[in-house]
Amino acid sequence: MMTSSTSGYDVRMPESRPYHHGDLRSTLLAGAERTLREKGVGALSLRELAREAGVSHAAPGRHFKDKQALLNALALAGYDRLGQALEGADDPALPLEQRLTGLARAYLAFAIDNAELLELMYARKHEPDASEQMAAAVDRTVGSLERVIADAQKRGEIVAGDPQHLTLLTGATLQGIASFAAGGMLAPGTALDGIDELVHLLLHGLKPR
Amino acid sequence: MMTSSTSGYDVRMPESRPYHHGDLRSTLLAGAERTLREKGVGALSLRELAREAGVSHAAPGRHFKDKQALLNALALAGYDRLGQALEGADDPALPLEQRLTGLARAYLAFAIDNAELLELMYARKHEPDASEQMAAAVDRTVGSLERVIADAQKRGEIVAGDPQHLTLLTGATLQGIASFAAGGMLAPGTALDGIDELVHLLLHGLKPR
DNA sequence: AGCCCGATGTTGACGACGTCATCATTGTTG
DNA sequence: CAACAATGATGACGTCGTCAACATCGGGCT
Repeated sequence: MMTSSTSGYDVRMPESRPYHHGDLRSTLLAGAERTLREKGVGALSLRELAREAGVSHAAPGRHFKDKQALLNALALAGYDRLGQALEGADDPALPLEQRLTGLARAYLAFAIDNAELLELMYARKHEPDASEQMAAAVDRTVGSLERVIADAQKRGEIVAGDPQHLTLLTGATLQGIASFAAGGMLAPGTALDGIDELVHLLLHGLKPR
Repeated sequence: MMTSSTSGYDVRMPESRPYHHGDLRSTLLAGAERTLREKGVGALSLRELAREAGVSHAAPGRHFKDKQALLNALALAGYDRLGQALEGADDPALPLEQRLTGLARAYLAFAIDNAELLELMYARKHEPDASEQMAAAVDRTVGSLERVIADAQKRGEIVAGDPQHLTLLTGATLQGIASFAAGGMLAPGTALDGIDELVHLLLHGLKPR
């Protein structure tokens, strides 16, 4: 461990680190996401994040007015990633059932390895300020599903009725499964394996035809 | 400090309250549930509960080794209440669709005015110790639903297949709707109003017959 | 250029919290 | 009645989020 500028043999001078971190905000978000995934939201501490980033305990306050503000930013980023995953998984060329299955699989996969993050996204904590962005993000996410439903309805592949109701039903089902899987009362593998059958049931109903 | 043993005329001595509270454990749980409902889980503090109960800040430690232990107890009590509500709402004499609707309505109602509590119940925090009781409670809860499904299947009113899969589907759907309603992205009234249609869709499927 | 200011980081403080060790007060049981 | 276990009280410790005051940077203005 060296010192100062070039080579330094002094043991205790950490790094002659520049006074300004350079990209603290992203570093904090990245660290937060790691901690979130590894130890859960309860173990998230601004001071600890600051430590990991090699910065003073109050520095995070420059980028996030609040702990909650950081959580909001985290959730927002989560929506972005989820949105990308969903859009990437949707192939409009496929027949309805396969299309839905693909979407479902993508959502479930995201939910399983971002369980804590997803919980944050759905937390009803967002004050009126951040709420707008959140609402927009949610809309964007739900949009993927709504598009599939609407398309199918136009082609007569799906029962008539308010498309929002139908979207709600399928969205809720997905969310429920994800919640179970994330909560551990359903093995992640099992959840993913059961997807095909689940979508099939959803489409054809529980009653025999 | 002084004040008397028996009557105490000193103005500032609150009450000469008995050294032992008498039923601190229940008092704490009750207070915790109130706080949970009114201000959310984040605002729950052992010290504050102790204050409300008129007891020293460390007294709760005698009844709950941990903050988590109190939360577990809270969740457990929640499962009891939910179980009662569900069993009370299930009328085996009704035809399938109505029976399911009744159950769904009861679950949704519980979820809506016990949103924070429900979140606690589903939290994946329960260490292996309390886990047993939790698992049992969950089983008891899911049981109500599973019974309906199994019954209907026996009568041929429902498609064949692993009853657990079917239970999972309907349970997940309910949980999803509840999650949406509790999260505020679905007006509580709307959620309850839409129940009938939702159950109908679930039974008959999204595809036209 | 040189100054100045806003953005960013540091330091120190404050109050609240959870938990623990130690001591005090009970009611109960042998 | 004496010892004991259960329950409460007190005080201490370390951690946390937040704030105010100060320090240091870089980029824009004249």
